[in-house]
Amino acid sequence: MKLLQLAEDILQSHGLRRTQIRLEILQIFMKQDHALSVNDLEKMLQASHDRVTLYRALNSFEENGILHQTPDQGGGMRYALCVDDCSGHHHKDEHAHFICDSCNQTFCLQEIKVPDVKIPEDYQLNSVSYTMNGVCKECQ
Amino acid sequence: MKLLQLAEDILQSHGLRRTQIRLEILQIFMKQDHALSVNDLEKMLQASHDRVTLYRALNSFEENGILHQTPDQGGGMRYALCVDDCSGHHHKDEHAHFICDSCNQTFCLQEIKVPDVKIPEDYQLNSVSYTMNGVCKECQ
DNA sequence: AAATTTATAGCAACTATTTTGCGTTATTTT
DNA sequence: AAAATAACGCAAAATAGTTGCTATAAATTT
Repeated sequence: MKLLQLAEDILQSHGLRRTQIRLEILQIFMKQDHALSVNDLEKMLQASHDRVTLYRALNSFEENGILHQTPDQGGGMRYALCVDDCSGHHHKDEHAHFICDSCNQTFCLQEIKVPDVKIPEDYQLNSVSYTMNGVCKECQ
Repeated sequence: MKLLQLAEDILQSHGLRRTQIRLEILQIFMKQDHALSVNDLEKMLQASHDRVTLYRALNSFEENGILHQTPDQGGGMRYALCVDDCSGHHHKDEHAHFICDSCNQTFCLQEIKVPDVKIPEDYQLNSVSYTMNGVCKECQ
């Protein structure tokens, strides 16, 4: 199946316009098995676009439940496609992330669900994130 | 027991100099049950010090296994005292963190250990982090 | 198909965060 | 007390992300 077609479908189903950069961004994410930083993306994009446009596209995708964010160890953010459709800011990406200390990539471990823990009564829980650090297969 | 005495001991045992700001920083952390951002710290410090000094002190503490860092949801960093002595960058703070979406504070839930999950064979695991978001008791 | 509407791109400028270089000051060592 | 050196503090720069505004290009309507 064609990535372009999929990208177009995603945009349309969320009422977002079919622009060049957005199609490109989505296709890049679809080819990726790990989360990307804004810098990664900037390098991977064909034409050079304004950083602002990139930020706005990512935020829009995040708000529409297309991408989810996950903080990396350096105080930055990484983005990756949501598996199922997440609605707005209520993301269901409750899978673990793995950050390689060597290549610094963030991998989404879809098959690993975030385990539950008992939290104190007086805390109200909204979401959880589980991040592992180590060395990925490529970097061994 | 005196916090000042404890702070002095920490510095001395790591071969760090006993300076005013470092003693202050350590004492602040000892009185806290949650992780602090650089901004939090800056507000809490008695005299106003250069941000650079603060950053350097924190980095030094981190490298010496006195403090550990944990990323917050906004792409920033929070610092908290290590429970046991961690050696250099090999931190053992494998407890969960709770970030309040309302007051934005990060709490160290020392009593909640990070649960183990099975990771794929080909990944080499070094550390794990478990972060929860929600509303803390004060903000309910 | 042309006109209208509206979301998005792109530029400039700004804020916030963190780092680096370097001369000065203060702590520790001799 | 003098020497050695770790840490401070200022200036400046690198990095990250945001906001306001205008221009442009999709989508919608006529």
